[in-house]
Amino acid sequence: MRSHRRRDEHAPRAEQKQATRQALLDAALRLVADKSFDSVSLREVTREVGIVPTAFYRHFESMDELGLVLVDETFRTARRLVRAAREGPLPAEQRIRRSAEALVHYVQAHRPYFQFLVRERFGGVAVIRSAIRHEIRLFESELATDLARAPELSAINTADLQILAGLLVTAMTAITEQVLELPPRGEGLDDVIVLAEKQLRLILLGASIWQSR
Amino acid sequence: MRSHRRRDEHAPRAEQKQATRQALLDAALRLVADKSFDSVSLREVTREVGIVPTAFYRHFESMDELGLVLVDETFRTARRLVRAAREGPLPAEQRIRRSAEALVHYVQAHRPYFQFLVRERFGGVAVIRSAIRHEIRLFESELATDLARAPELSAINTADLQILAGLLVTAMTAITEQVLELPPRGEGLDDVIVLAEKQLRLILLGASIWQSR
DNA sequence: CACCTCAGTGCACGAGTGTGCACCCAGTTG
DNA sequence: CAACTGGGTGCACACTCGTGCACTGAGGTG
Repeated sequence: MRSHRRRDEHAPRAEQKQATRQALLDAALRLVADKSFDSVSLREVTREVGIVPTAFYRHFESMDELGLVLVDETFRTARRLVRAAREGPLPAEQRIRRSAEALVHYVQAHRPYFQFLVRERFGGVAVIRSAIRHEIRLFESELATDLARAPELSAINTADLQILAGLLVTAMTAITEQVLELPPRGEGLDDVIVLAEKQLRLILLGASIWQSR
Repeated sequence: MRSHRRRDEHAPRAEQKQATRQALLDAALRLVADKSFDSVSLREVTREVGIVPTAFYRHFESMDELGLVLVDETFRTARRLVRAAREGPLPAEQRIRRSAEALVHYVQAHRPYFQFLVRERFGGVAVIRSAIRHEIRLFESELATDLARAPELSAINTADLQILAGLLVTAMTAITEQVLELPPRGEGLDDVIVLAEKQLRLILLGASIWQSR
């Protein structure tokens, strides 16, 4: 029974602390794969990492705080997807297809994060719920200003663009949920992509002939 | 400290049992209002009802079983809404508006049930999740066959109708979630109705000019 | 009226929980 | 090299939890 067990002996102190902290976050993410966050105990998390329960407090004040950091990490991850999608050139016709593909593959590649997001979005911990809601609202607004630049949508006023953005995000969320329902090594991925493309196309088709007021 | 305490003394036995059973369901529904189902304990539920923990087993084999009954009750409730919406005459133009109103008001009037549904749809208990998923899929199919009867949508093949139904249900779910985000005595209800109407209208607008294949 | 049924009781158990406290010792710092 | 810092330890506490068991007493039944 050694004390001060660590993954990497002889590592600088700050670095080692960061490693343990990240290990706690990873462990929590792993545990919420098959139960909800508020039924994961502090002790479970530390057990998974291999440290004693009280050592948890050297890194987080409570499980809630850890949860909020998890939300943050998740959206940092998600933002990378969006930025990539935004920067790509816009061949108009191919664009919807590419977006659907990107979304589905990205979610599949980062399952645990999106799993957490989808589950805790309406989960039992209020602070986490509202943190996620806030980030999603932010995302919708960004999308709305993006859409404002599209000439095909010039007949839509700002308020309606916000609604359109909301609907698109809703659809993307639903697609995300469908990816997560697939078995982890997903064969049905291509079907979901086709479905995603059609849903997005349908919405944008409606938007293209929508007249505000 | 009396034993055999009961809400209604001198009641027929079977009736009394049913009352306790319902009280357990109601208590559970009340408790999931601010935590997730799998972190509600059997003891909490019985404490809320005012019976001893072990008496729980006279009514349900486990919390999971109670959860499944709750899913059932919830969808029995939801089905009443759908049936009402379906039976109403179809003045085409007013129809979307009326549906949006009906949905929003109905959700508001049965908050606890829909709260439970939304939260546990992706919650930590697998059997409940899949029970809910199953019911929703059923609902989508019913909606799809309904849509098949609409002349405006005759250019859409069966597979695409299923997708359209899925998208509509997704939108309705999102609207449900928004109603639940409102304060219980909701003032913002009317705004959500307007939003719901626009979203549904947008989708159906796209559908009306969609050409399968 | 005697007997049976069974919803609800009361107790006890082992297991799991969050957190306070004193301690230890490797890594850093003057 | 001596002193300090702070991540991790080990123990202890007071809970809560699910469930097994023997029980009680009111409601139903022959």
